[in-house]
Amino acid sequence: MSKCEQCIVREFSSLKALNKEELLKVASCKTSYTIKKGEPLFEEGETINGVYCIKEGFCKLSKLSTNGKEQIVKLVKSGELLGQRSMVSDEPANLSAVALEDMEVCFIPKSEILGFFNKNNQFSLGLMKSVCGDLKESDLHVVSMAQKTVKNRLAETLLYLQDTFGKNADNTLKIQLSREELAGMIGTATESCIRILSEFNKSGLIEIVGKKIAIKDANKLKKIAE
Amino acid sequence: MSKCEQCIVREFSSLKALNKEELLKVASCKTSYTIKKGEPLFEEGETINGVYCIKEGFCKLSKLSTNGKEQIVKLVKSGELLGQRSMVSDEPANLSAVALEDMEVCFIPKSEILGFFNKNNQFSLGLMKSVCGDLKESDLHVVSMAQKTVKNRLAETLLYLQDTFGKNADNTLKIQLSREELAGMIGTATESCIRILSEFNKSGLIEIVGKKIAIKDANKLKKIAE
DNA sequence: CTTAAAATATGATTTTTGTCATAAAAATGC
DNA sequence: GCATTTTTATGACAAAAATCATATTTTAAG
Repeated sequence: MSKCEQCIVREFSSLKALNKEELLKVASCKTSYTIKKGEPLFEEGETINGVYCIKEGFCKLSKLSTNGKEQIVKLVKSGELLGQRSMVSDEPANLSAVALEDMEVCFIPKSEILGFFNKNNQFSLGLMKSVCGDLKESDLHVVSMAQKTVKNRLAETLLYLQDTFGKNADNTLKIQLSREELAGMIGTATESCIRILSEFNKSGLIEIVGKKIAIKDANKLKKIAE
Repeated sequence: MSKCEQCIVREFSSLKALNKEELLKVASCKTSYTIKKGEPLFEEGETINGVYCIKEGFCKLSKLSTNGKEQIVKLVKSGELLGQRSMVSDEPANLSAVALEDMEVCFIPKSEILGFFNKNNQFSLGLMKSVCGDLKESDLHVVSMAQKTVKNRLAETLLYLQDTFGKNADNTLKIQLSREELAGMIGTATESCIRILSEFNKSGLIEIVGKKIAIKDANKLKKIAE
């Protein structure tokens, strides 16, 4: 049983509002997991009964559409919490969470979180702010999907990936998605995604190094993203 | 100054968790407005500093996209609260709210709501659940926008309008949107929306009576919506 | 009531995007 | 290391949707 006090999740999530005593309670009831790349934390429709703290790694939150394609709704990285919405709504998960690289996570049972929610106002406000932030993002996402072209959205997504997950020493994006996953983020066919990537590559906006992508001209990409 | 105890908003929103004493406090600090059809309650970017209770009427929540088109993100009807997200996030409004018919609303200042949030657990949990419900809806909306065709989405939206706002005695939809607004909901060009409506009309799925629309074959529409 | 403006409707055309086919490259298993 | 599978890539074509033009209907204004 490791301590929660120094954990990255405590630093970035609503758990930052917990005091030492509360953190000790969390530490004593949490369970830690290692999730291998490609494995699910949970699947759409599953009852979760708690939240996951992402200590290490990223994962995708996605939903299988009626047409059989996987739509990636959000990416989540270390420091964040997962499953807050399902827990509060008292509903099965709306989305599946699958690791994009090996992950270390902790699970905190619902009863514990709801206890903090009722007793610690700073915590409940923080949790609320987090969900509100997600809602704003999601509403913007709707507008982007509805009003922008695939090219706009791909440019936007590449910039988002660099801003959010950073780049390696060779300038390539740190987060590595397959073309299919990238297409699943922007909501298009894999072939269309690949085609526009080649186009961006040819016109010098990005550089494709094997499966890795490096952004060469962020300003022009920004203009394309509008 | 009217009482809040019998108000429809109290019945359907998170305000239901307030006790008589708290309701009296609300009644004493609220301000009531009448908003004419077409007028804004607030605009994107405006600071709101409280929540609006919709006593009567509906409004649209929309955002101007970078391409100049208006995307309608959500419709809100009587009994609901508005502006919760901005208030909690302490940010200007992300969306504009414009009345689709004459409305009666009350405004409750932020300080009051946050007071209840801190003192009444049932209220804070209710508010939280409401935002979580919005988030789930918004995530589903993203998937729909990304993966469904315009025809799918129009069918889906017509059914949603009937389910949510009901129908008149002549079976036409109670809520009346212009073709442009309907197009703004499904995220398409007005002409495309009109064209598919005609198509649905010709194949007997709906009936167009002037600007009013009546759903004739909900089952087939459901299949088209997938 | 008449005219102007706005909303609805439809056709023609172009652009965007998806689908199917196939090839090349990379990853995986033995 | 070689065969097989998966992923990436590209071309050809089809389908979906946007745009532009224009007509008709409805609404609003005087």
